Amino acid sequence: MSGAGAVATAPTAATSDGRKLISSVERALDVLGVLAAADGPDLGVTEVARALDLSKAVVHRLLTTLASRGFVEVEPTSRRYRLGPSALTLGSAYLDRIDLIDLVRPRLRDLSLATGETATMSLRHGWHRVYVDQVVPDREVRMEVALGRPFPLHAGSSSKAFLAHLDEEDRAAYLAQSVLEVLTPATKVDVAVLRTELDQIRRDGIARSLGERQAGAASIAAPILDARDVPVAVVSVCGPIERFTASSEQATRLLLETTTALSRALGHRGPSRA
Amino acid sequence: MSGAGAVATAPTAATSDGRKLISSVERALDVLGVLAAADGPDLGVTEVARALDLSKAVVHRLLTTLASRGFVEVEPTSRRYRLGPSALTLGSAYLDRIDLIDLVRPRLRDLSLATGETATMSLRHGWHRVYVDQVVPDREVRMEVALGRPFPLHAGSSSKAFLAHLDEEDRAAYLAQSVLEVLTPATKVDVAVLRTELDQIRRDGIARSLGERQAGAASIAAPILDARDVPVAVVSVCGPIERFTASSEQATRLLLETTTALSRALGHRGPSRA
DNA sequence: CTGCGGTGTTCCGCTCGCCGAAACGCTATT
DNA sequence: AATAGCGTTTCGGCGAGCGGAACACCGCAG
Repeated sequence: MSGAGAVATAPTAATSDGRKLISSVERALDVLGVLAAADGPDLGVTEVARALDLSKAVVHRLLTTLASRGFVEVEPTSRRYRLGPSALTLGSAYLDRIDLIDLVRPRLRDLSLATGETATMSLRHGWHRVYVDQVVPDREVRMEVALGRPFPLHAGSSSKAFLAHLDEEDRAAYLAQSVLEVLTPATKVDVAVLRTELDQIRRDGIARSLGERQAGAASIAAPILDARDVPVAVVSVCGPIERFTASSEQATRLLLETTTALSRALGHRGPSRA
Repeated sequence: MSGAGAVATAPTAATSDGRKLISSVERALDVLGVLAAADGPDLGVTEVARALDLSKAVVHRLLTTLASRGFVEVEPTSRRYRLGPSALTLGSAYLDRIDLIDLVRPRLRDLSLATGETATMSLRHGWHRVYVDQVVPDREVRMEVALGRPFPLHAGSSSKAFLAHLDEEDRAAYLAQSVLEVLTPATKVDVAVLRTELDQIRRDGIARSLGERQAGAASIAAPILDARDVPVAVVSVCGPIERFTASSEQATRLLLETTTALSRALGHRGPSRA
């Protein structure tokens, strides 16, 4: 498990509950998000306060409280704050509860072995996607993705596989975002272009990317669908872009066989809603 | 990364700040701790409320707030709550900031390869210890520890290695605890017995355990010390108890070579405070 | 040494966000 | 039907927490 990243702020269409949230807790969680997304290993009170537009007094109290439960640690000399061990406890407990991983990992192993490339599984969280598991091949030059880090839904094969299989309503809402982030020179942000590709992906059942999310990396991805055609997870095979075009055909077939079998295991029946 | 566990409640000697904490935030973090420590994958509002002795209304608001930031997820049909992807984000971000892992992992690989057993690294957090990395051998019967889960400091070789190398003051404070948890039939809880063993460990530089923390498992452990003799981390070799006694001598030598080299890399000079 | 701009921390009074009891709607179970 | 749970929502009163300001403490430059 590796890879930093911001805690997803969950701008899901259905997540604007108005006001029944506890603002102190919101702020505390935002502080954790800032610490997780920071470039450096630690931050000072003022830096956090500026990032969230809060007073130093508030941030200080929040950090003290977070420290009391081990979610952050203070360096006593520099008085700077970093994430604490409870962060790890939470992350590992989360992974423990994803039984999907137990179900899918053997298949990832097979895929990685057969293709000689990295096999991954991703979950969606609101308008973001995170890798939750991967199996890397036993060779020198290989790809290794960042588990737990949120990525947008429009760049890279795994992301597009999710986006393509969402309800049309959700997909439209996502694509209506003011700006679609550009991650690499190959990232596609033209909504019309994206739409036709997503239609294609839904027809083929497979999504492809050449360096859209990560320069120099290529990948193919296919979704695991449940009984209601909802994409529960996405499995991908990815590797260095130079050697990736060759193995495409065999890898595509294997990947599709894998994901359809897994979809069936989750109650999915047939290509369209039965 | 695997292993559930309670978020450490940090009963460190220096952590009784009286009252400048934000109670809502404390409660929210405790809710996360309960979810992380739960046996099942999810919990209902009432279960959490009972576990923390809070009103259902409070717990519901807390969970809603936690959900808004992706730290918990709601199953819409069952209305039960589980940890969310932000937990993973936090955990991976935490690991990213522990550069010790990058430093130590190659050595863990060497140790595991040479001994044919599992090699681990642990960090201390208050009165608890957590595994943060491990390398497992490529054989059928092997040991795999739970990363991120807090364990007490008096049972198991890694824990005792930490405890033995603490300041006498801290060690006395720990051993003065009202009850030392019994994890297995082999756990030692007699303070006098523990004290003499800890002295021995400090002399030898190595700690041993036969099933103290985990029945059927044996291990040896040695600390990585920084320039001020503070135990920064503990490295251990562990495996099934049946085959462990044999390889002890060679493994002990290797482990000590490894940890002294790593201690030197962190600025440690010589056996006693220079 | 003395000011200065920057930290992190603490103080304290006023305010409004939260707490808690109770009521509500719902699904199982009997 | 009736009961017993569940999760959710409401509402008023009150005390917890906000924030401006003051504080202590650096490292730096004049």
